[in-house]
Amino acid sequence: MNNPLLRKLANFTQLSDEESNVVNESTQDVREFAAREDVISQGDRTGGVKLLLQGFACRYKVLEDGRRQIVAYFVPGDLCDLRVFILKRMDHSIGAVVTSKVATISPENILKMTHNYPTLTRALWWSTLVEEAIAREWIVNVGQRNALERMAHLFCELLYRFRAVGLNQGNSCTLPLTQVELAETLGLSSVHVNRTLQELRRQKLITLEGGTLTIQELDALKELSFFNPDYLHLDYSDARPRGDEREGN
Amino acid sequence: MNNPLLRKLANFTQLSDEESNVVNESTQDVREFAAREDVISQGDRTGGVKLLLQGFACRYKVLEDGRRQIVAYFVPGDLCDLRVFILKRMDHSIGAVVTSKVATISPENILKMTHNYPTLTRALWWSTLVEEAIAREWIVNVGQRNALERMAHLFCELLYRFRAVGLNQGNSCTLPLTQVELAETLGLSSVHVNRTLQELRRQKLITLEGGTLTIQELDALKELSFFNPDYLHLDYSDARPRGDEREGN
DNA sequence: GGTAAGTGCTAACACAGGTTGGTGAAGGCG
DNA sequence: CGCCTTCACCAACCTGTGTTAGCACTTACC
Repeated sequence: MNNPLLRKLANFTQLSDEESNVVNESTQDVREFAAREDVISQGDRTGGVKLLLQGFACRYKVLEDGRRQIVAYFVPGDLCDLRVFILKRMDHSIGAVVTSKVATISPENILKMTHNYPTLTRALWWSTLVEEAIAREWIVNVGQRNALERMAHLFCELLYRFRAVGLNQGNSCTLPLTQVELAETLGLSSVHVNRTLQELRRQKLITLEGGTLTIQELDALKELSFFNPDYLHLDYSDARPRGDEREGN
Repeated sequence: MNNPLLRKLANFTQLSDEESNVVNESTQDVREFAAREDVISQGDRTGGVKLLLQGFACRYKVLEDGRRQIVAYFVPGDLCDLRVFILKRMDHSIGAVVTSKVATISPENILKMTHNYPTLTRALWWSTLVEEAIAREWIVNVGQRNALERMAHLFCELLYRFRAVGLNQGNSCTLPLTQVELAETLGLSSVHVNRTLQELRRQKLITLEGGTLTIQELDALKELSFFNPDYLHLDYSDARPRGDEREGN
C-alpha cells in the first residue's frame, strides 16, 4: 500500500481490493510542484480535487496589506475539500512548502468512487470531516493558547498526522518549515517563534533541526498544550461505521 | 418561503417546488432549546444533522482548564456538517445562545435528498463548503487581525450572513451576545472587548445595544477589517453550477 | 423588599508578544 | 572568487492586550 491516501483511510475503515484499485486508478494524474510554488492560487477557477502524494503543502490566505496566515497543512494522503468544484473560485491558495507531488482527481472520478463504493465513500467523508475538525482546533489554538502551548500543540498534531500515514520515525517526523512560516501558522512574529522554539528546546521537550522535528517528551508536550487527539478521529475502533445506513453518496 | 434553509440555498441556486417540499418535509422534527442550553455536547454520540430554524447558536470547544473558544456561529438556515453521523463522537459542543428552534434531519432524510435531487445536493454541498470557508477565515481573523479589526470583521460577516437569509433590517441585525461571549469568539479578554466596542462606537462605525447590532458605516468597517465577502460565496451569479457533471450524491 | 448573581463599564498595573535592527553561517550563483 | 539571499538567532525597547478589582445597574428569586 504505497498510496498515502489508502494508508490514511485505513485509519477509519478497511477497504476492499477493488476499492483500493479505484483509488489508485483515480490518482494517476500527478504533477510535481517546486518548493514555494502555488498548487492553486486565490481567485483561480476551482478544478478537480487535489491529493498530496509526497512532500508537504499548506493552505493560506493573504490579506490586502500582505499579512499571510497559513490555515492548514497537508501531509501526504490529504485531500483538499472533496467538493471544491462546486464553487466557482478559490477563496484561498494552496502552496507546496517543499518539492511535492500532487495528484488531481477529476469530478468524474470522485463521482465514480462515491457512486459505487459505500465503504470508500464513508472513508472519504470521514477524511473531510477530520479536516474540518482540524480547522476548528486551529481556531482554538490561536484564540486561546499562548505561544508555547500553541507551538507544542501544532507539533503534537503534526506528529500524529504523520504517524497516521506511516511517515514518522518513532517520535520524529519531517517538518520543513522556516520560522517565518511557523509564525504565519501560529499568529506570532518570527522573533517570538524563535524565542518559543528555544524555550521548548531548553525544556528538552523537542529538537528541530535540518527540517526534522523530534519530540523528546511527547506526554509532557501534550500536557503542556492541552492536546487531546480526539479531534483527529483516528481511533480505528471508535470510528467504525455505526448502524447500517446505506450510502450511495 | 419561510424555511430559512431554503432561503439560504436560494443564494446559490434555484430549487424546484419538489425539492423545496423535500426539504420542508425533512425538517419537521423540531425541538426548542433554551438560551445557553446545549444542543449537542462534546463527547455525545453523533446523531442526525442539526438545522437551526430560529434563534442563534454557536459551536464551541472547551479546554481542560476551562478556557472556552467559540469556533462558529449558526444563524437560521445553517446546517451543522452534513455528514457528522459518520463520526462516532462529537469533538465539540453546539449551544443555543438564545432560545432557539432546531430541526434534526435523520441520515435517512439526508440520503433521500442527496440521492434523488442533484440540484438540491449541489446546494447542500455548497453550504458545507461555505461553512468550512468561514472557519478558515476565522483562523485568519484571530491569527492576523488585531482586536479592532477582528471585531469589525466579525460584525461584517454576521451582517452578511443575516442578510443572506433575509433576517436583517437594513444594516441592522440581531446579535444577542454578551461581551464575554464576544471575547470567547475573538480570542480576547472581556475587558478588551469592552474597550474595542467603545472604540468602534466612538468612531461612529456601529451601535450595539439591546441585542441589536447596527452598522452605521459598512464600507468603513469593511475597509478597516480587510473584509472581503468572497469567502461567503454568496454571489448568486458567481455560484451557478458550471459544466454539467451529473450529481448523484 | 432584600439579597445574590449576572452584566456593562472603567481604571491601574503587569506582561506577553511585537517591532526594529542587528549578527553570523550556509547556500546559490554570476 | 565574492556577492546576495535566506535563515536562525539575539537584544532593546515598545505596545496591545490581559489581570485584577471595583462600582452601578438590572433581573431573579427567596
